[in-house]
Amino acid sequence: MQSFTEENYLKIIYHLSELSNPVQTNAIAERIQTKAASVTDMLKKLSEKGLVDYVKYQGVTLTAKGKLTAINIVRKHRLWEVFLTQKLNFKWDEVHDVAEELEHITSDLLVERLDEFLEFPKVDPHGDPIPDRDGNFASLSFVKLSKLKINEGGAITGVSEHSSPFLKHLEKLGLTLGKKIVVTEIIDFDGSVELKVDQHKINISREVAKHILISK
Amino acid sequence: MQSFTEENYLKIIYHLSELSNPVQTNAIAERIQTKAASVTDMLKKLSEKGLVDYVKYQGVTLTAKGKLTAINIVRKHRLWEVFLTQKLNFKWDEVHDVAEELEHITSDLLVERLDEFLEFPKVDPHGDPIPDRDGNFASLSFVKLSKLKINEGGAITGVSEHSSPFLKHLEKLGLTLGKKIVVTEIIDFDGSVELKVDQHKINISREVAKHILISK
DNA sequence: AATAATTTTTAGATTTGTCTAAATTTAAAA
DNA sequence: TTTTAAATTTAGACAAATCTAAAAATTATT
Repeated sequence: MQSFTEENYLKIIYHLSELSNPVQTNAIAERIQTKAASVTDMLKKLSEKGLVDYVKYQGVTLTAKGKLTAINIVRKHRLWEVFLTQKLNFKWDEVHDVAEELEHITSDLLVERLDEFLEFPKVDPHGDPIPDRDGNFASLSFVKLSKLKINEGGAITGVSEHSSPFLKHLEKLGLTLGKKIVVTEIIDFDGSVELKVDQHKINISREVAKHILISK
Repeated sequence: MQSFTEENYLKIIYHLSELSNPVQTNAIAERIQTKAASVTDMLKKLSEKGLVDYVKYQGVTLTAKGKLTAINIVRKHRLWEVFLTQKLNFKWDEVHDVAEELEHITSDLLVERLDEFLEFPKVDPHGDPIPDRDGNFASLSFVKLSKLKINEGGAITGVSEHSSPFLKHLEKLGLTLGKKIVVTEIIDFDGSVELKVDQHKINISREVAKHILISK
């Protein structure tokens, strides 16, 4: 059994290792809002528990056991996000903080029943895949909107940025999950993208385009 | 903002003060699975925060502020219990431990939306009243089954014991919330009670009868 | 390759909630 | 009312998770 805090470390390490492996102390410290010294202490502890492989000054990797734990937390987080949006009418920019608490509730029965109640969703409200009980993800293929060429298009299937300001911005532009878009122009000057949604054209910055995921 | 632990103390003090006021240190220690010395420490802390009135050696009472906090936790606990039974098919003896964790999730929006989703339930799966947002309880009138005389009866509206073995026992006997019963005999020898439920007669011990609440 | 800059770790202190053992207060019994 | 028993509190220690400041290791730069 892990503590609330240990679970958070594992989850952060899991997410960060998708960007770079092994994960560095400072990267964790930044994400978890703490100091590097505290991270070092915790890494030693997690290492002793066999949840991570940690080499001084070199960084940290999840062991199989640690990865399974982390994925289980991600599973719970995403299931709760689905619950909040689909059943309690939360907006997609309101779910993160609450799910951050709910993900630590420890009851296998609860998770399985919730999954069933939600009819076994495959993705969360941001399009992120929900791992099954054994930790397997449905593999989703997508490209960043910023990689599309003129006249290419597809459906919005996810976002790679979960902050409330970003999501509210997309909402206002009508760029929600499932919406179909086509790129109509790419502005040389700033790389911003013009696209067609719902029969009308809008313009989004390159920065925004980078965080929208499209499947064809 | 209170910690998980502080919230638990307030909740326990709230429940115990329905039995005796002020609440004694040892009573709290027993319920919270800790030592009297630890309780003393926490009472001092809660007192400094203005959540309880604490007099050395005399016991403790909730302040208005403390009571409001406690009732809010009770509200959340009971709403989650309703959710678990009505939406996720938990049995009434399975909900307590999970609700014990869920009650500490801090989101007012979540609580209000959950309340709405459940269509503003007035009682939890054990018949305990659910306070509204302002801490007001619907007043329910009931008598212990053990106080009924022969030929008196009514509907089961609650239980005053929430342990899993007790609830499973009632389940097996068909004594669930809402069931109508009539007392047909009271055995002099051991005070056990014979009653009619669903057209057939069963016998329950006095101890069990004491914990079943009836409204006429 | 030597020096500078960055990253990471160690050492020692702090906070929260807990504990044991001893001391104190209150309540009960003789 | 004195003695005994029970309940409660104090004192000092401990574990978890964090922090600051200083030391050590790594990486980058000249």
